[in-house]
Amino acid sequence: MDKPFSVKDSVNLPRTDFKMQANLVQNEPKMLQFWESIGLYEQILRKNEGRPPYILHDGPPYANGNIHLGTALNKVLKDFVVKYKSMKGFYSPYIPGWDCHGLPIEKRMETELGFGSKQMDILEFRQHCRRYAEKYVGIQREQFKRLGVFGDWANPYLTMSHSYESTIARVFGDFVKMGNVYRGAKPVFWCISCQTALAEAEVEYDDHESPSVYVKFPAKSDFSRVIPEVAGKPLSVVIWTTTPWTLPANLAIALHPDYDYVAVEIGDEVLVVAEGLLSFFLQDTGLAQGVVLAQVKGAVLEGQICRHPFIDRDSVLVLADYVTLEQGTGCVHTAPGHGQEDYVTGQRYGLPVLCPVDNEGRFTDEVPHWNGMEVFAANEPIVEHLRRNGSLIRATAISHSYPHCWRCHKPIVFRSTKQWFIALDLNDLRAKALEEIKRAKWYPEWGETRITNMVANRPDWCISRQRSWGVPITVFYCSKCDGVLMDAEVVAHVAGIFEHEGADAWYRRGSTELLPPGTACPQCGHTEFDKEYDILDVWFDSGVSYEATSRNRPELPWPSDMYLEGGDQYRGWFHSSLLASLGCRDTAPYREVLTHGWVLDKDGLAMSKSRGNVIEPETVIKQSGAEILRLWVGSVEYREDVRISDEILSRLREAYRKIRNTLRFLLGNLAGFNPARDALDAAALLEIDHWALARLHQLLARCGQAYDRYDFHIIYHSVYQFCSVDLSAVYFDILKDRLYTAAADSPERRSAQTALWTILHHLVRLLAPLIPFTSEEAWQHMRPMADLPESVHLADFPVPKAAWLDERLLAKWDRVLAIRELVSKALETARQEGRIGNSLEARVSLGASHDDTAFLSDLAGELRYIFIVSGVTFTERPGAGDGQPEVTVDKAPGAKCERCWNYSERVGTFDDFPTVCERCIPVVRALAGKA
RNA sequence: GGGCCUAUAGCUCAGUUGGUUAGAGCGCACCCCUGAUAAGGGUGAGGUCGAUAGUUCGACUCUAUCUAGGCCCA
Repeated sequence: MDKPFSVKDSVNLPRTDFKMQANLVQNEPKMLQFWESIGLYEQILRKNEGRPPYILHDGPPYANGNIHLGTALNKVLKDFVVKYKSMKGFYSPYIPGWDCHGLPIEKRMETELGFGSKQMDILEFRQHCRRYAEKYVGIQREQFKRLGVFGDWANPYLTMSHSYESTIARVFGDFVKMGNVYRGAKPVFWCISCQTALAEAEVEYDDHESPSVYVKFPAKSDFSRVIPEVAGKPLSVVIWTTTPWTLPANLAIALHPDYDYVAVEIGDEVLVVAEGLLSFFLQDTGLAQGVVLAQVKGAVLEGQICRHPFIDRDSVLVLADYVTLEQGTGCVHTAPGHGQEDYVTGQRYGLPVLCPVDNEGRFTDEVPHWNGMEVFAANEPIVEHLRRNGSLIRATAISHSYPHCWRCHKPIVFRSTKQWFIALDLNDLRAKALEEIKRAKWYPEWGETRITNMVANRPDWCISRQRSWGVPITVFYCSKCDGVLMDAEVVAHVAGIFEHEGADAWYRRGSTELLPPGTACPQCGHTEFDKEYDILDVWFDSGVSYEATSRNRPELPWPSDMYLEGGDQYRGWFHSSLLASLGCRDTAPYREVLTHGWVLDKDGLAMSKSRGNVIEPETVIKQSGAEILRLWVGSVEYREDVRISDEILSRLREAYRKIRNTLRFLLGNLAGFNPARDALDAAALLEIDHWALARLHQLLARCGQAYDRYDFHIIYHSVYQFCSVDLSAVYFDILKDRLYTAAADSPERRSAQTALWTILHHLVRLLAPLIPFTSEEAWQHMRPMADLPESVHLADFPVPKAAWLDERLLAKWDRVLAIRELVSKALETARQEGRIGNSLEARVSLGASHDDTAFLSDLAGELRYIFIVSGVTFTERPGAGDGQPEVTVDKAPGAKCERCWNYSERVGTFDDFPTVCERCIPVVRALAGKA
């Protein structure tokens, strides 16, 4: 026997297995397994095979350490783009990559293996580096996959793969062929104890005691031509230095063009120092007060010549804006072979890069008195020499921050070394780069300005590093005449060997086994060669990434469509990729470049260990799930710097719940609905259902455009608002009465369900690129209802249907909803006064203007459902303004229907179901009859 | 110090070519509901648009300076 019929149970309440609790942390990994099991990434590619490609080329993160929020932001943004383009029908393979060579791994290995590794066989050392990089590629790969990022994770590109290393060498060969590679001098940090060049990252700053000396450089040219007041008087320019050992390499004195310099007469001589430092100078040297004869701008003195204090050589006065008035004399001793700034200034003035110091830090024969002496030991005799020849004004000692070697902790020197460069102003390389920058599209637009300024002003590209873990610069030196063998065909030959054996071949093979047979020195004809041991800058490695990735994959056309990285890459990858591609392809590797900002803490400060404000992606994933992290990426204006904090994450969890509950309500009220069988034509829909679709139309139009502009946060905000306001607060609230109490298969209910299904079907696909896990979860719940693809990510991106949009309807409902708001206010007042609780306890009467009355009577029977009250009456009141009807609330007459909770005077008048209203009675009777 | 960028309610964002009392959602406070229920609804209070000076009849919107912050250089 069936259960007796129950009026209470005769309502159609929502039913769904789609849980209110997402349990993202537990369920996301299961979803990833599902995707893996159906080969989703491959299916997506297969679906779009043969259609127009859209290639987002991945910039390679460095294979070291765990991913941080910046990397997560970056990968998720890329995933938004790729998923969107894929749903739009583009063929969009995503090949992730890693940057594997370079100093950080090398440093790490040296620390792990002990500094004795310097003596280790280089091949063995490189093997250790490779293993380390492999390990972190594995770790990061899993972390990226965990974020729900789709891609060819099984076949990423690695800058250390044989084929990639071969491409690096090949592109180097292209530059050789172009004729832009040259060998020049450049100062680098150098540890004289370890006898090695040091990178910036290997330098530590510690306090160190140095001499502090003021030295006179006597005038050689006639200063009175620009300072008439000093005519006929002996004049010297005074410099200050803490490294007297660099004086033998002095070639210039730098002044600031805008500062004032004074010629001050002290005793029988005239000294030139900066005006702003004069009193400090006199005090620090103990000189007597002098008479200021004249004052001129530094710029006026440019080109004047002094004599070196103890070498028969000129020292020219040059201008540089890094000169400060913090210390010294404002006249800066300049030795282009011993300082970065000095070097740059020297380049500008065409000075040679003089560096009379060898690998061990000893003066060469170029230095007369002290050749063979270690430079730090030479400080004292040099000062003594200056004192004796009268050039010294004063010598004291100073304790200051000075660079030290991270390995041996001894003070280091700045020393010029031979380095390899790519010339930018040869063969129009720079001009072409600037042209290509103009051809590409930069988002945001200021990116173009930023990279243009950099490319226009940068010096030649120094591509050599004195390192082991990388791709060697494949040039040779004649072992007889020491001439350089740099030949494009030779490089190509070596690159061919790398293709099979990797760059290790450079170290494994002797030069004869690397060179094409019969290679002879172009200078002397000798046939034995030594190899270059410098490696290429890792920016060169990553710069050729698209060439290396697309070379063996015919499905990847040149150039790619998009590069998407953080703003730091204007200097980095956007830049090196542009230059490298001009070497091998003559065009930029990208059509569009999109940049994102930096991830900052809640106060807008950069995250750092020392500040203790670092949030790890792993923490967020463990606490809230990757979906929340993705939603964060989707919610912020990422082209500017973005903030993250516990508060922000907690807001996002709330927003997520709202969106999730919206999907759940949709699914719940579609239980048993079969769109193919039950859906109504758009024309047959009730007006408010049509309104909901019109709003959906607006949402889709807005969001489609936002996706095209990569304005993801617009989508998040629009969808969230749509869920909260249009659906939850308005449409669903009004709809509940109809969904729950109308007969299950009545046209009114089917009309609502048709709208709900349409909203669900479109909303889920709209959200799929942003929140792929939840969209998929909802999609799987929809699949039993209709014939749908196996995954939401195999579905087409939703486009609005023209038939839904009805501007007049939208305008009309704007007006209805405005009046609804007035009713809500009035109901709230009644509630505050204790006259009603639930709005269904109320009856509302509207005193409206003539226009409004006409407008409202059109909706007559619907109004009580729209306002969610038990009755609405309206009367024309000449006093009321348009759009401002007077709302009166009183208690609804009659009794509450047990079934639909509306109040009706007819409740109790039906003998068979005395607790039910006139609206429910036919439904109940039908159901009871069936039962 | 240089190049580029940012600064609108507690949070995340809108604010079109300068034009009436600066918007949204969320959060918050108070209330209602208990048939979306670790849900749902209503009402309400929140901003001298980083600061200062200027251009203008009028500036969140233009200019300059400053402050705070970010990336990249030096």
